[in-house]
Amino acid sequence: MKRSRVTLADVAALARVDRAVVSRVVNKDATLNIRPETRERVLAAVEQLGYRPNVAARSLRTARAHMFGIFVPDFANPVYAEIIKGAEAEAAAQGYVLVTGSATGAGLGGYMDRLGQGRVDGLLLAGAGGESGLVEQLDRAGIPWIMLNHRSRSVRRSVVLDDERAAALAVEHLARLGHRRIGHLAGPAGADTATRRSAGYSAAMRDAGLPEGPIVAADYTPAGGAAAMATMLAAAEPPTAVFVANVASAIGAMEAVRKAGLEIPREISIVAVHDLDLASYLFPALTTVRMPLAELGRRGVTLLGRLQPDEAVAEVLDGPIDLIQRRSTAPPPTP
Amino acid sequence: MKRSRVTLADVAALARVDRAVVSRVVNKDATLNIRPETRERVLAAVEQLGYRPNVAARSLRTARAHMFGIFVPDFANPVYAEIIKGAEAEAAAQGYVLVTGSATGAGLGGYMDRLGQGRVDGLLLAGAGGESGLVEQLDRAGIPWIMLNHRSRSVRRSVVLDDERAAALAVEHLARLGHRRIGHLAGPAGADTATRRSAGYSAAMRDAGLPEGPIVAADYTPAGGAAAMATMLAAAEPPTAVFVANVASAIGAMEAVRKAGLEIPREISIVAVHDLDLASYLFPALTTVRMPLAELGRRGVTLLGRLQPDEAVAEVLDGPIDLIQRRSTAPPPTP
DNA sequence: TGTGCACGCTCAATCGTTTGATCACGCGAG
DNA sequence: CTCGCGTGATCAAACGATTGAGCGTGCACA
Repeated sequence: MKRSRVTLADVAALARVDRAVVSRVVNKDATLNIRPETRERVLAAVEQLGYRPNVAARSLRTARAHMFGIFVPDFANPVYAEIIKGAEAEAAAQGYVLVTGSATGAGLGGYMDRLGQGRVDGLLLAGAGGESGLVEQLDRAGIPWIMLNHRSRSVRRSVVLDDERAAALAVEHLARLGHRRIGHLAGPAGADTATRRSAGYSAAMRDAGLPEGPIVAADYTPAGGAAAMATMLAAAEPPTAVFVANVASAIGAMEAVRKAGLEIPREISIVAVHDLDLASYLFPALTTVRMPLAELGRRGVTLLGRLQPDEAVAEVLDGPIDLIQRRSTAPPPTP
Repeated sequence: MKRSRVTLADVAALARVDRAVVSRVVNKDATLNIRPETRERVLAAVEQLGYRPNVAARSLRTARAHMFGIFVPDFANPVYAEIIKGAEAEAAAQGYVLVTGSATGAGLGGYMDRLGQGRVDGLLLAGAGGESGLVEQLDRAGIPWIMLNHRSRSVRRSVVLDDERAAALAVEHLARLGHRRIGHLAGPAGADTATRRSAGYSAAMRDAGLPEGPIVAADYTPAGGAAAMATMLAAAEPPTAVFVANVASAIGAMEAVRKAGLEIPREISIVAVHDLDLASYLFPALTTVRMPLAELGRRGVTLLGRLQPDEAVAEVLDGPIDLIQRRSTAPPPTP
């Protein structure tokens, strides 16, 4: 219920020492030579007054905010929620706090404006599309930033998931079940993740000695997935299994399969990238590839804390990727 | 790629005015009398140097951080994601930025510690359970705070949704379909929302002239919902329709119904509170009551900005509540 | 020819911490 | 007896913006 704020000076007065001493005690300055009893007096005063350092004053002096920013397209997308969770955990471990912003708020531009100067020590961009001028805008702000799960020539710092391995896991699973006509519902043309998942699909098919099945591009949305799957099923010889680049597309794809009068997994198997809670609530429960999304957020924060001002990085995250088998995949129908 | 930071003094020097003028121009101080040409000079200098105010210095001087904190149990829960979206939109409109924290990070205690003093101008607590000592801890920090969707005698500031009306909408929908035995999968005993939804259920049943059906408490989780629904179905005369207090419980409840060999909605109807995207992906698509979650977040931020230091508030949000009819409700079976 | 006032600025104190420099004191060595 | 040094502190200058008070013009009015 303290209304009047307690400052270093108050503590110093009560402990009968200089503010400098209090500052060094509070910050556990190792170079400080102090008598144990004095330290005790200081700590007691801190305790008694309920002193909490003023972060604005500290930031002003040290030019560090002890905050990181993270910008996502949409909080309601569980993929980004996982990334944020990981980022928050690592930030907390470093004593940092997270300033979140989303495209549903006022966009990246508005977010950066409100951030002003010196508010955050670094910025994490998750799933930012290739907005033109974005890189310039970011660099002009003079804030170190890292892009998550997206890379391009203009992005000097990025961490991405191993989408190729994820795709391989999915394809291998289907091939092991006996499928030979394995289609691919790819992501949208512009998306970097889509490119990498498609590359992984192609490589895995080649490794399995299978001809690349039909490939149709789809938005990362249920509607996009439904349309693409309808197209795929209308072909002369539809696949017996489909690797879908994204779980959102897969939801729509399943709907399209149902509409076409086919049964999952008896007549067609489906496996998608990203294991979200909702995958297990779908009917039938969706087989997925689990990506280390939280780890991606964690790694981003770690790098933000570690990187030197002009150090570049392009990392493929070395985290666990697992196939989560549920009910949507099974051996192909025997003709 | 500006590395050296631009300060007010730099701008002032370039524009050949005092720092004070620059400050007042930048902040659009209405009391400032200035010649248009001088203002132009200042703005041009700001532009040319790419000046952005240092938020630490500003916060130190004004004792306002232009940040609000928001603490949620879990980012991955779409209910909180919606609340955050609303809060962010309103915060952005006020020129504020949001510092998020979750229980999955380092808990409320850790979050508050990292917040220090003066980092945020106010704190929004969403869905915080009744942790003992929490209110004292919050008050001791001297930060204005508002609890969302939960109230108790020790909480002086809260905004809650109109859960009673939501329950009434659901019950009326079922009654209008012809159901007479309408059960209730209530929330956990401790939860404030559960209490209010149950009260709404009872009132609506009374209004409809129906006897209160079986009531079973369930955690707000799929597992909790499944167990509770199993119990309910095992009774002598199971209901033909169930009002479930939470969409997560409903997911489990639907599973339990399937396991019991009953068909939704032909043999039993289900309606739940909270309309999330995933509700439409369930099988069958779940009829829900849509609550203005984003509006709740928005309102919280608005109040944080408006309330006087010792002003209390206990508000029931007056936002739109709608029944979203999908496939999980239908008239009762004709015996 | 003063007086008063509005205009268009400038001055300088202040916010609370951090941190390099400095200082008093006592003690051991020469 | 004095010099030097380690110990355990203190001093004071930043950090960058805000803001109430002050100040010099020039013009209007008496």
